[in-house]
Amino acid sequence: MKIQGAKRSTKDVSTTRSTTVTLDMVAREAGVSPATVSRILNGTAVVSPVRKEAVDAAIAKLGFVPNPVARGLAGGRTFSVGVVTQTLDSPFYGSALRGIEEKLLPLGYSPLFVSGQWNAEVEAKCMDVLRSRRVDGIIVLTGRLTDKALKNYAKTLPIVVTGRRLKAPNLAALYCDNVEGARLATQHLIDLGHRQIAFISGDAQHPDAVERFQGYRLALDNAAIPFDPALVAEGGFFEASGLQAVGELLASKKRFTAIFAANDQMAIGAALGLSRHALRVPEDVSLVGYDDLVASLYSNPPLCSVHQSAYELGQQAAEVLLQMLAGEKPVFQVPAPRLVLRESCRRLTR
Amino acid sequence: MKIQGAKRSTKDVSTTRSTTVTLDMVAREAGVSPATVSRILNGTAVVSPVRKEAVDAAIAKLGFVPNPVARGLAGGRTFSVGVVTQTLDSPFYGSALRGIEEKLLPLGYSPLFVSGQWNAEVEAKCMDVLRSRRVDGIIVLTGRLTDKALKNYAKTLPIVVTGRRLKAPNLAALYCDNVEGARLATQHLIDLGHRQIAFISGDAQHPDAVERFQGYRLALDNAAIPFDPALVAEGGFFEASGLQAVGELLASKKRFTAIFAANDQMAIGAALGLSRHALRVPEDVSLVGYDDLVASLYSNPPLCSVHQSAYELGQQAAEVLLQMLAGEKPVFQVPAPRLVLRESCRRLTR
DNA sequence: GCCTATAATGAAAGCGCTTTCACAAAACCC
DNA sequence: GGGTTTTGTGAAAGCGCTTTCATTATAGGC
Repeated sequence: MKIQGAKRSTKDVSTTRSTTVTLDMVAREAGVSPATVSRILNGTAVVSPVRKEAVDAAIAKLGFVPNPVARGLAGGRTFSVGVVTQTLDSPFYGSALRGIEEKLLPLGYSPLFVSGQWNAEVEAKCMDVLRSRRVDGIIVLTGRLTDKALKNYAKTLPIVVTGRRLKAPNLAALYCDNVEGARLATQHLIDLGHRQIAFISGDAQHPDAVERFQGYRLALDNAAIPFDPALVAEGGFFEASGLQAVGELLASKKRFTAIFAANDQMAIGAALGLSRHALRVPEDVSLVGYDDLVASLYSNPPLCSVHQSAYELGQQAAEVLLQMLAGEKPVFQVPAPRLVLRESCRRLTR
Repeated sequence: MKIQGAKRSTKDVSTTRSTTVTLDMVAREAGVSPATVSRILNGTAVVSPVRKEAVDAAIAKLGFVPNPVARGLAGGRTFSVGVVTQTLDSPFYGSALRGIEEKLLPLGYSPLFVSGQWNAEVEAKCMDVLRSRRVDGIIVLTGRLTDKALKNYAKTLPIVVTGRRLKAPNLAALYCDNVEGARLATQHLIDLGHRQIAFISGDAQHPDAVERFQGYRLALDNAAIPFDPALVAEGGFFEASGLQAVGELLASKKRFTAIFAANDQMAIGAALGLSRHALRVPEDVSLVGYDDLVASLYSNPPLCSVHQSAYELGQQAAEVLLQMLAGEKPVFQVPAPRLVLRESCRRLTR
């Protein structure tokens, strides 16, 4: 029932040849055993230069491309790695995916993306799909799984996880210092003379949200500014929640001169909310976000934000996993967050 | 060298059992031949209810999950479908990917995303990767490949392509009416009294860009407004190019009261450009975009745009492919574009 | 009731590759 | 120079599943 190698006649100049050429054919062409070809392909044993040359020639001549499916079945390695993200259209994680893909592809690995929908259960299902697909390793972008669950997965597969501080065999955690990033942002507002700084938090379930809140409080403490719970509005990491949070903040009649939002999406929603109330950024309210999305650079006014390159993080995660797959002990160093100054903040001159 | 079934002792309550249970084990447990189990799994033949029950019970008891890799090798079907996008972090295509994933997963299919980087050559390589991975079908999101190349691929694999008008065996094209969408947008501006309407085009290589330009001209023609090439600035579908285009437009000293940008990203860039020149939207210049991204809803002011749901498009593409894989003749109907009115346009009162 | 068509099942041969295992040839030792 | 390693190679057994093909049990025909 295969449709595979149909066309072959009329000089097939297209990018691909149609008759599937197998390793056996290469072996026959080169006058060696299939085992030898395999060994050359995988570099699993020393092969005499003579045969190696013959095989290489045969591969080139026949245009042989090893079948990853067969390799997967026979060798247990599928040359694919699973990537668990939250949703494919997240502006933040999207760049991470791009970074991952970019590092994986050149080495013959294919990423298999699945999204957990911000839901631990769905995420667990994702992990199962990935394992049933026999991926060689998994990259988890933060996620909602418990540390324990992750450690458990790491028993059977190398795992790289971002946004966590975690130590376990066969597992690498790329921790981003959210506390420090948030402290930086808040400190900046304080430096500009702000005292009443509102905070729009992220989903409290999310570790990032918790840490960014900590950073906010840390900066306040350092400056001996008393923490005021009335200045905190809970958001959910999306634009809509930023908009709503501003509404609540404003409704509370509590005065504030600046807002720090736990991510850019909420900051952008907040900006809209402010303008809906005829408040201008930064004249009336200064605004800082987190993540430094492309969109923030083009928001009106361009948004001041904590930069933390998802793209680079993705690249690094992929590289670390690759190292682990190669049996090396991974070495890595997540770049520290840094504040990007743009036009959404102003110095308070009383 | 497999690490597979390691842990098994200490009551493994985690989500997954570790010893790989195979079809053969199920067969033995149910007292039937592997062939029968396979037949039940695939519904490829009638099996007596007695045995079916026994097998189902065995599957449940053992928690058997078929190995897609083995199925791929033996049956030629991998239950995976390739998806060619341009970049994983595109706000527009991102939603399409989400739609695709959502439709595929419940049916046991896994999407394999690869990005063509707006480059025909890279895209061709993507197609090769997908074919070497033995995907069962491919969804191409517009892309840069020639129609001919696509038809050629369709000879060996079912293909669904979006954004094209194309007819070929084993290939379904989900055409979105860009001309009409662009006409709608331009017409709206005309209806509001605008005569000098600038156009920021997309990358001329991209069919969408060409068609949206056609729609712009069509609306002008219909209203008997002479087309003025000086009002057209070439962009590249990204924010930066919108910003730059506005700069050029303004530098040309040509008067205009409205801008229609061929996509939202450029419109957002344009908005920033306008504000840089102390021009307000919509008071000084009305602005319309295309795609209706989430970001547009939250831009300042919220952007008027042509809605064309990438998410639904993705869903539909996946469904069509699924139908094709099931051997059915796909029926589909791409929803027409429609204008979404927001706050970036104003009526011209002279 | 005997013979042929039909339905349900199992045995076994792969799918394209990897990987033991065994073996011959070349290298080393004292 | 006989014996022991080392090295390069091939034969063959799978990996976990699907799918002919042959086979047996069942229904249908007169």
